Amino acid sequence: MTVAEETGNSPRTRPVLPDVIVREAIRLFGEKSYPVVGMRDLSKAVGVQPGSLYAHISSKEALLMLIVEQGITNYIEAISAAIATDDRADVRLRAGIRAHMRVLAGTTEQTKVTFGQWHYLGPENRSRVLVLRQQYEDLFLTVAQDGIRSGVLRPVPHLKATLLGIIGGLNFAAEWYSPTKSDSPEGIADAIADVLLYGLTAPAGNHSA
Amino acid sequence: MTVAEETGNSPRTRPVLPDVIVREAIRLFGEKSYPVVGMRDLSKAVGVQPGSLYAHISSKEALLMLIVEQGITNYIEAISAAIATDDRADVRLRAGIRAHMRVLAGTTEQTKVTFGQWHYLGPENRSRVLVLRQQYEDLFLTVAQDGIRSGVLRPVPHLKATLLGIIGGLNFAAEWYSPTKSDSPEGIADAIADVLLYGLTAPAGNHSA
DNA sequence: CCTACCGATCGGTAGG
DNA sequence: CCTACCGATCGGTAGG
Repeated sequence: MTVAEETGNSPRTRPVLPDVIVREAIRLFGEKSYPVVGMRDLSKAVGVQPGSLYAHISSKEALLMLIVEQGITNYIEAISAAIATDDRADVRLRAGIRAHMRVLAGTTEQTKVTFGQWHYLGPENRSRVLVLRQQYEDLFLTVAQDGIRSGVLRPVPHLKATLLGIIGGLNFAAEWYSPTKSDSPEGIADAIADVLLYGLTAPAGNHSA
Repeated sequence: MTVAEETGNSPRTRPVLPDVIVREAIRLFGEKSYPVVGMRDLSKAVGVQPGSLYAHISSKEALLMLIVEQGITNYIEAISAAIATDDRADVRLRAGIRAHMRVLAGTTEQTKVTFGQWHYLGPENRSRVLVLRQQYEDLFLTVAQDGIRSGVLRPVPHLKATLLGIIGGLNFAAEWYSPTKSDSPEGIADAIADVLLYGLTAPAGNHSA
């Protein structure tokens, strides 16, 4: 019994939001973006008349908000859990990156919407999302600062900018990641983590140029 | 004398596209995104009536195409020039990243539109942009491959994915870079290049944990 | 560059 | 969940 069903006999309760509406909205928003997807497109995908959608959602924006809020929460929960260990900071950073790529691989379309379309929200919803967004960024910032404090990572100038670059690079994977390829999320995550931790430079002394 | 003025007496020539239209379009698309900016918003910003815009542009999409095409060409030209040296690949990679951040700092709004809104173009324009986009990505790919071949850079698994991550990280700077801060584009570029080349790990032997 | 306007489509609602 | 419809706004055009 779901939460919504439990409260089914209280007055004016909106029925359970059918999965198919959220699923099709994620797919359409992810493919074509929020402003160009009309409620008529969504209703066709769901298989009901346009007006019928409003028995389940209060507005188009509320639907976007649901997707974005849940999308970023997925990341916060998975990364929080992955980095909450007693391991060294470099190990925790890698674990965070792995968790990130795992969520991304499992929710690629929702990730595009979450990180690329939150600015279509109105001021109130947008500011609520920015709080979550800050929590998400701080997860990586905290690990990096731990690593610098403990001496495992070197102090980098422009740490914030560097971390935003890393986060941008990770999220951009939503635009090109394809689960059909043999590249596992963990494999890609480890490749990225290796570059971040050890750099692209070859060990000294074996240049041919 | 501009190109358009030279051909001013040939039949059916469209007049010079006024700078103010392109400038305001970049600003509005960058701030609020292409689909939610109406031609009436643009006409208000320019200071003419909505219909008057069509004396200068053929369609809203043509205006977006102009911005995107010119935007990505800015990057291709600057990065091409920066990496066309006889230096070692790691030096050329850094030079490319510096050039990238320099263009980004000078055209932040246009960069947002260029890399974030090209998918609002129709199929024909979109495929032309994807060709340019590929050229742009290949600039970094070529330098990295040179570096690996010459032994300056180590062979990394998922090289393409890694480079796309780097590019994503660089472009994401358009969302947070603020020229008012004292961080120069070169300073940020060097910080990012240092992490990429040398990694975040501290030199061995000085952990406190 | 303006006035005046076109058909199409938008998010959303009333009433069943 | 449906039918029928609302006012508002969209990109773009005709004719000057």
